[in-house]
Amino acid sequence: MAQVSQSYHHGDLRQTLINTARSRIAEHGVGSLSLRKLAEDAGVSRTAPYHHFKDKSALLSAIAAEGFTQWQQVAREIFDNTELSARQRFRTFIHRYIGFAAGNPELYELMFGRPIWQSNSATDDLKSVAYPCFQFQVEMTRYWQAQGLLPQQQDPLRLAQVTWGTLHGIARLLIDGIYADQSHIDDMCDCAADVFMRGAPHPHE
Amino acid sequence: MAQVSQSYHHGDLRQTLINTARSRIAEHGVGSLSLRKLAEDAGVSRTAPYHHFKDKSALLSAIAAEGFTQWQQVAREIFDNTELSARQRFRTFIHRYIGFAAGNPELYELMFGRPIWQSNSATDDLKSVAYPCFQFQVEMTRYWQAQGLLPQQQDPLRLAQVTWGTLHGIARLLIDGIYADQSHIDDMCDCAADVFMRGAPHPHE
DNA sequence: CTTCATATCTTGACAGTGTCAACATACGCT
DNA sequence: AGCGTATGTTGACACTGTCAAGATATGAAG
Repeated sequence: MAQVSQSYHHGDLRQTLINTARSRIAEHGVGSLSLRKLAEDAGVSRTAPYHHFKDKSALLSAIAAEGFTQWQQVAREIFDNTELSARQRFRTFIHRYIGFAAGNPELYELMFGRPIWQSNSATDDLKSVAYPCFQFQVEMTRYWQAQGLLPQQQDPLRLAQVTWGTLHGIARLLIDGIYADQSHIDDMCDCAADVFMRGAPHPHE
Repeated sequence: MAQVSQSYHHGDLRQTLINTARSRIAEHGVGSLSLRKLAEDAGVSRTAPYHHFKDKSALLSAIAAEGFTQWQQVAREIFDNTELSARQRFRTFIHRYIGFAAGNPELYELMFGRPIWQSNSATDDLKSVAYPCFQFQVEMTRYWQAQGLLPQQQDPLRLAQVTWGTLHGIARLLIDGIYADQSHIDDMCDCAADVFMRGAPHPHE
């Protein structure tokens, strides 16, 4: 199926668009992304992308979806790593979450930004990968509650919203460059972990 | 100083632009704001706004600045209300913060969105009103620590980043319509308050 | 191999955007 | 009265997303 670059049909335009868009976004931000330049970079005409994506928004959704699956893999990996104690995994999770956001700020902004989610403009593809990601957060919270790390009398859904909200908020404050800078990351994560696990028994970590 | 609408000079174009922009944003979102339509609505030509704002971004900054002063007044009012116990004020603060965000989602998005803050594009006007707002958060945190509501061994700055991060994150999850909806607001706020004040003594609230 | 539906890509066009340069008008001070 | 300056205007440019109509290649059916 490999195509020579000169052929009329590109061969794998869809993924090419996603990839170059993704690196463009990572470098110059989502705001500077134009379908026309993207098409030009791929050596294809302005309107070619419309045969693979209904919208500009649909392309962005596809990229965001990749981001969610990527993060989900990391999360699963941490949570399933039985070599670490629950306590260590919780702490690791926080650091990795913020690390992911800080390491891919533009992607993170895209994944959780208003444009994609507002007024039900999210693609079904995106939803089908993002929602399980949200549910996993609840699942983990429930586990950590059962382990006595998080308050057990709280409703798991609410608590998940609060804990994830905290990570999300810290990530955004960092990414948007307001109120916190990169050198504080680890301290902030530890502080958050301490606050949430306050009152939980310390085996020996 | 009042001008008849037919006169060549508008009279108070700057504030008019801010006001109509603000209501347009509140209704249709920041994404749908165009300087040209704005000028037309104000009965003025396309480029007139450029005599009052260097940029579109400068106009947005001005609006965001108004949002910060507005919120700052609310925050001060809550914090200074000595009729309530420290504990009650903390709880109230959380509810009002999320309430402010949920009540003015587009404005909130603008105030804390990437476009305004990234790459030092924030106006000095904006910074001069936003930064004190951030500092106030630290001031309050320090107070609540001293009152024994928040963990005292944590560094106030870090803790402020975490607590504010939590509010910010919950607000954004709500606003972006992902993972949480409006009917959960009060429960989420209470859950957050409980988690943060876990272990603090209950006088009788 | 021919035929033909379909997927893919192209050119042309339109309305809309932010923003600059050059010019016009009116306000306010000397 | 005169003049600098603040303000407002028209024209123009480069750019954007997106649609419609036409061109070309691909893959399956006959």
